[in-house]
Amino acid sequence: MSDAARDESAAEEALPRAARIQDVARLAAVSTATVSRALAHPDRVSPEARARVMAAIAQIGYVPNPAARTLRSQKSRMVLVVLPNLGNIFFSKILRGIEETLFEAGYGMIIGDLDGSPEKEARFTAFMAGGQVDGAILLNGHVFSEARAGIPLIALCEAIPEAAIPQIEVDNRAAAQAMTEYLAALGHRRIAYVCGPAGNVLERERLRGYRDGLAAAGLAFDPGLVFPGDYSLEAGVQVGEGILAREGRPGAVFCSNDEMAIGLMRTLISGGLRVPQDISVAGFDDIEFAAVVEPPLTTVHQPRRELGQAGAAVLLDLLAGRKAQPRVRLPTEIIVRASTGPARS
Amino acid sequence: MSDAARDESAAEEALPRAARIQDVARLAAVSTATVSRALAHPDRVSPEARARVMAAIAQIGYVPNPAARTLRSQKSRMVLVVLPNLGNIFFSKILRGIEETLFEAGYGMIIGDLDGSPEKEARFTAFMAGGQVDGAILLNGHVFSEARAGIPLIALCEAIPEAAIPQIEVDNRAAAQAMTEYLAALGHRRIAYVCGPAGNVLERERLRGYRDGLAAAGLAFDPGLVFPGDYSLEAGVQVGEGILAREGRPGAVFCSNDEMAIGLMRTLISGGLRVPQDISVAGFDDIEFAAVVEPPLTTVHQPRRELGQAGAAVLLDLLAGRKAQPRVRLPTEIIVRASTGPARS
DNA sequence: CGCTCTCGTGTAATCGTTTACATGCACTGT
DNA sequence: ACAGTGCATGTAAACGATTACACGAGAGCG
Repeated sequence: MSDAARDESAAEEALPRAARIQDVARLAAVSTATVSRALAHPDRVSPEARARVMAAIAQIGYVPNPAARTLRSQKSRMVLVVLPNLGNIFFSKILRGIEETLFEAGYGMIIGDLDGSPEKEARFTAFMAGGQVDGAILLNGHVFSEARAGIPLIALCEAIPEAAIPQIEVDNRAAAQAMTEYLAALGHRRIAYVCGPAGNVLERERLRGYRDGLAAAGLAFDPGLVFPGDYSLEAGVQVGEGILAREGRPGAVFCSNDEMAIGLMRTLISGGLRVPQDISVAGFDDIEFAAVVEPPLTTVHQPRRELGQAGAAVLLDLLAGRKAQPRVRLPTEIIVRASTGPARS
Repeated sequence: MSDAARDESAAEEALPRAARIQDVARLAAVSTATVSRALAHPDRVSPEARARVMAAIAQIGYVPNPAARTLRSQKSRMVLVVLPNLGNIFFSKILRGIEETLFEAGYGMIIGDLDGSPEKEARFTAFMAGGQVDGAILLNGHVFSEARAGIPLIALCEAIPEAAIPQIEVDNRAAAQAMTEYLAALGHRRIAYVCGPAGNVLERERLRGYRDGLAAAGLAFDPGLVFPGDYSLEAGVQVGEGILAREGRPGAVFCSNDEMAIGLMRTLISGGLRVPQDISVAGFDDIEFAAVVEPPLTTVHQPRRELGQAGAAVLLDLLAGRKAQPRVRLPTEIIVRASTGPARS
């Protein structure tokens, strides 16, 4: 074997050098303009020329260079999805909904995991400002760095009230109210609430809904029954320990997400309480595991995949220059499972 | 208010037109080459010039155009991550590990959710061939479309034995063997196994490990104790129903992932069996919820975030032209919780 | 027959960077 | 004093597509 044959990762046909539009044009005996048009506007090219171009493309395996295309047309056909924590399973189904809708429209998806880092914010802002993406979907509840990047943005799941961008979400307030009323209808008078992180918009809505629900059921709001949390399993565990330790425990606990509800339930059960006989527990989100913990968790179902699809659809409207709905609200549903039951008389 | 002032989305300073390197150069009174160098090779530019360039950049808010940069340098600083199902929570932590490692190295992440669609395969292949990404991480267990796209690839979590690309994973075989031996050590003689999808590489390894474990414990392999599954909760439920219905049930069941183990446990418990008193159940992966189901699940812990980090690190080696390890194996750990216990004498 | 219109095509400018090469200047060593 | 060296900088040629504009050939029409 000669030296020449050996280098360039053996047995490859000597540096194939990706085909360019020029190569296609030459092979099809047309100009590069015609090749470009055959791909972008097939109807503006004669059938014969189109056929020759397609054949040439297939023959040499031509793939258009996206960078060149983006540079010239100022459209990247990419969307940035910013989220606070990629490790949080709540987002996975939403991402899937986004991805499938974007894909159908010919868009790709870049993921930005914010992770609380300002450095990351800066880079994602640059993605937007630099034309790396044509639009962005924000799942993180705030517009960072005054990201008036000049590209369409939408807020998904967490509304951003101060930003004039489309909002896609469920009606958190109404859903929380409905769950609170449901617990009241079971006969519970002392309904506790476990919060998400303070200051969170979504959380404000849910807390408000909880208060609305109490009011609608003719119950007084008792600040002593509101526990701070942060959406983590551990927070649920801590609240559970608090409840076990105190006098006069609530008859029902409504947690503003499922993870906390699950952590709470486990702690209460370990502490000797029976759920729902001694205490009812409800969650919010309806993550996959809500159905398989013991007892299965009563919760508010959010249509996560559909939320993702709807968000992507609105962004696509914006990108296509169509008028987009400023606010989309998807319906929730209370899923009654076994973690809630009637109050003891 | 005049018409002219009203159009172009009110109150914006009349079409700011993103700043180009040319504008920076003019403002800093240097050439574009110097601006470019000030950013890419700060040490090759005099401190004074660098300071002027940086000031100019800050003043006009210049952000380099990634498309132009990619076109010229043939490097996109983007990596494609291909996975079989974005909705599967198993991947979220891995993605996070990948993202953070890539980010630190200045790379962005494009996600491709394969979803069993050949159309999607084709597009992702184009991403690679077109130079949209510099490298790819495959989580899907096969190299599609002869994706010898000419860019570095690595296989993460699911080895691709027929491809000569680096593999990063845990030692599935050894881990499955260890779990099987652990169950045998508890005194179980009839240890069942619930498979993943047939043909899956990862699954082949785990099944082999199960057989190794039986052999090491001096137990005979009984094909009647191997149940087909597909990694879904429902598959676990079905196997559970099968076990409840049959004569002579196994003393322990080892499921090749946690979801199936959880579905199985719930079904067995609903059917009146006690776990682990009547039957032990073990899983694989250690997803978040393994710890919070009732009883908490004994399982094989995979360091998912670290797997993501390691995979990204190997790919970065390749991208930097460094020699990469052809195979990285991260350690697993058997996490003993409450779903397994001694065999009844 | 000549005019206009439409259609398909080609020519070439352009998008915003990076970087090979050239230039000029200030040292250094003989 | 001069060649040699190295550094900071500028000039201009790529990178690979899209697309405005121009052009020629028919078609349609009075």
